[in-house]
Amino acid sequence: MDLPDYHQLQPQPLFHHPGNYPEDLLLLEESSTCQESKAEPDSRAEPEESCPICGDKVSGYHYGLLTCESCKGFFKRSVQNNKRYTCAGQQSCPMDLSQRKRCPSCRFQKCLAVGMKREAIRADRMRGGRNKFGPLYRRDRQMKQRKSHMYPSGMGQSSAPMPIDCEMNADRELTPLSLPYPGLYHRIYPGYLQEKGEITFSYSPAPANYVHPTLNDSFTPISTPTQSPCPTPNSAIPFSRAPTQTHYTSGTLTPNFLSQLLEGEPDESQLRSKVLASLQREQANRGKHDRLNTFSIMCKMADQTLFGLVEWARNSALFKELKVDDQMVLLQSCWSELLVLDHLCRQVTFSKEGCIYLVTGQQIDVSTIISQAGPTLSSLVSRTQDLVYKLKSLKLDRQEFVCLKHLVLFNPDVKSVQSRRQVEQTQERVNRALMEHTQQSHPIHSDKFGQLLLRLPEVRSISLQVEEYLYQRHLLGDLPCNSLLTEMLHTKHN
DNA sequence: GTCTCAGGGCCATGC
DNA sequence: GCATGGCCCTGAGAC
Repeated sequence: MDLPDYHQLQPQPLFHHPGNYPEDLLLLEESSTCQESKAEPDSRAEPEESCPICGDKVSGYHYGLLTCESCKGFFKRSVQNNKRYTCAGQQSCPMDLSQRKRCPSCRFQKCLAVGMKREAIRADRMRGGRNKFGPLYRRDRQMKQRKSHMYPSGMGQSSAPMPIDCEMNADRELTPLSLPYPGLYHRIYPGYLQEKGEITFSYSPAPANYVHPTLNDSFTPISTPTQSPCPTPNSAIPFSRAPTQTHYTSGTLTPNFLSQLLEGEPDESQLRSKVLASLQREQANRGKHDRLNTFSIMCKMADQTLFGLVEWARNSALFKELKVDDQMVLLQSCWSELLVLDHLCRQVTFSKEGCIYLVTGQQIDVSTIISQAGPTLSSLVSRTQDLVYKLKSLKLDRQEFVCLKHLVLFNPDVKSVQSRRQVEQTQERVNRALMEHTQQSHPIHSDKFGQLLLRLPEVRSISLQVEEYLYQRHLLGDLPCNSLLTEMLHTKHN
């Protein structure tokens, strides 16, 4: 099914009814894996997996996910004995087979972060039987079987992926993996190659009327006006009616610092107009039988959003203090996390219950996507929606969101960062600002800071799954060529 | 009725 | 004395 004409991309809930759901997006994923059902692998033959907490060999599903016997026991003891651990370090201790015993605090936090469930520990200590996660385990197992079939001879997803179902896609032209891949430099950093390391960017301050969806004081979802199929974020949430209610103690610099961080936030309505205009141009330039399919349209949306995020980073006063080389490697490292965070923010701010809010202002029923999507997309949607739910319940505000974005951007652990200390200091500064802000603005919710940070590993994990999924689709020739998205994918995979 | 497999208990080991 | 982690037992649910 071809996607609707460009004029249908006007902000309106055209995907709201299951019958109008962009089927291409879902069917294409199924088509990519259609051969799997023809030759279902042995249901017991699971690839040897490593524990997501420490990397040891997994022994089965324990408390919600595949873990090793050791982490299973550790988690059980911790919950049953109501352990309270304290980290002697920065709450980011390395966790592997040899070091897992060193910091039980970080180990337990990682157990929770990767998805082990306290509620799976039986309060009555009754032995035997199955728990309520049975269906979840089955679905997860099915997904893993499909995955293992996609990556034969033990090839994990982190390895160079193989084009699946090559015969079916024999007529598709795969984009060559040429190296080097200079497009990014030209596109984002014009003149970079000529002035490598020497240039500084002119700062374009945000327009005075500039508003972002996150710039309402609280991320509590707004109610969509029923008379308008498309909520207009900016008009719905006037910036002026969002005074900060945070009362900071004297002496703290956090408010000024946070204001500085908020300065560069993009304008959602401008982004929406830009994306719609771009899609309309694209469709207008195509013939009647050459319209973009749904998946391509989604990619174009993501591509435009990514452009916006790169611009946002470049306009950040803190980011501009870094060398261009460092800016490049940081962006190349975290672009997908920024995309996921941006998506989450949009959902927390605008999405209706059970819907996904697109950058174009359209809404899609989550249940429709889940029911028709293949395993990967379905898993991605479920995980993201879980996170949206958690962030909504945490009542994330705009200051916290912008801090999370900066924490993701300023990652001192990225390889080949030259000014590591500078990146580290900025991250620490943002971290401190976030902690002070949550303590001051939500004194009752004393653990909000920790709860927010605990969401970041899941953001990271989802973003990696997104990258892997997109790369697979790219190898199949499904992604539009000449996009920033594909360039970023190439850069990372090379 | 049998099998599966995930949660709980036990205990040797190491610190 | 305590935490760890490997092994075994148990029993609800699947078949």
